[in-house]
Amino acid sequence: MIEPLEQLRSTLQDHGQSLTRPRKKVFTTLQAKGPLTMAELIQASGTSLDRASVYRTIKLYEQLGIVQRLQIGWKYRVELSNSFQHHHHHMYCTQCGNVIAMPEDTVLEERLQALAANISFSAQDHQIEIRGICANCSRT
Amino acid sequence: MIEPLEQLRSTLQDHGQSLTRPRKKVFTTLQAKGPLTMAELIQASGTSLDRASVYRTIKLYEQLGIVQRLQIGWKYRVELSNSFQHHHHHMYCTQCGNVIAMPEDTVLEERLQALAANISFSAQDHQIEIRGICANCSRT
DNA sequence: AATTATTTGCAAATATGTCGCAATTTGTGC
DNA sequence: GCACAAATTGCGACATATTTGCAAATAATT
Ligand SMILES: [Mn+2]
Ligand SMILES: [Mn+2]
Ligand SMILES: [Zn+2]
Ligand SMILES: [Zn+2]
Repeated sequence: MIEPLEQLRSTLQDHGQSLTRPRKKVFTTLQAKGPLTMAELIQASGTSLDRASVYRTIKLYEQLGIVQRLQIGWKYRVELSNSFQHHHHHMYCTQCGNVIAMPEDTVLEERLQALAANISFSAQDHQIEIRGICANCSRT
Repeated sequence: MIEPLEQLRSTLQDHGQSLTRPRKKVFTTLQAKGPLTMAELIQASGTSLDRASVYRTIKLYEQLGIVQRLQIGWKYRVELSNSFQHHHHHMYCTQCGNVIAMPEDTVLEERLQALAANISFSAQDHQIEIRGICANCSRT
């Protein structure tokens, strides 16, 4: 396996983009803290980074498939995409706000493929969110 | 089957809310035009409705389970909930922006239930979005 | 180290969402 | 249909989130 930062660099390079200090920072922050809202990401990036740069970086990253947006609860969040972590989906506890990653499930994945294929839709990507109450919270 | 507008009225009534002109308008717009972003919904509601009223209506509708939010592409959209149309999910064409509703699939739905049950997560609701290129667009 | 193209930070512009309050509309009972 | 009380709207003012232009700083290349 390649160093994540090297993979980032080469992905950027392949698209004529350079790996800058702000871009590195956003990447490592996402790496360390999982799915974050923009506000959290901006906050976590520290005072050294400007809001605008974070937005610009995320926009670029999304275009290059480095990150993906998820709808979790009310706001969207950003996390590293499948090139940087295992494909997975989320359960969101509407009580405590916890986000639980669920492991990849072959049955589920194949079924989605099939449904798309049925209508000649060329599926590239998908997202699943299950909302409810986590085990912890339901134990009253 | 009940008239949708009657169902709307009684849902509102059950919660001590009245069916007003703006609320009727938002409902029929959603009925006619499917999943819309807030901007589209406000626009489609015409000059007669104020932005704030549309937001207030959607907030209320969401609390009463009349509409639901979906993450589709970049922004969220609003559509009538399962009480007013069959449970379904969406494929989003990243080329033309088309949103295709896919019919309910029992295998898929049951698998999601099972995955949640496995970790004692009490699932209430879920969302699936498949992104890719629609048949129309891929025909070049 | 110098050169040049890219990218950043800042400040200002838009876009999106919320709130208080007076004026209007709704549901209800005559 | 009309009068009344309660609920709701539209408006303007805020608050927050996201985008943009541009001069200054940084990165890749030689
Ligand atoms: Mn995740
Ligand atoms: Mn739909
Ligand atoms: Zn919980
Ligand atoms: Zn298409």
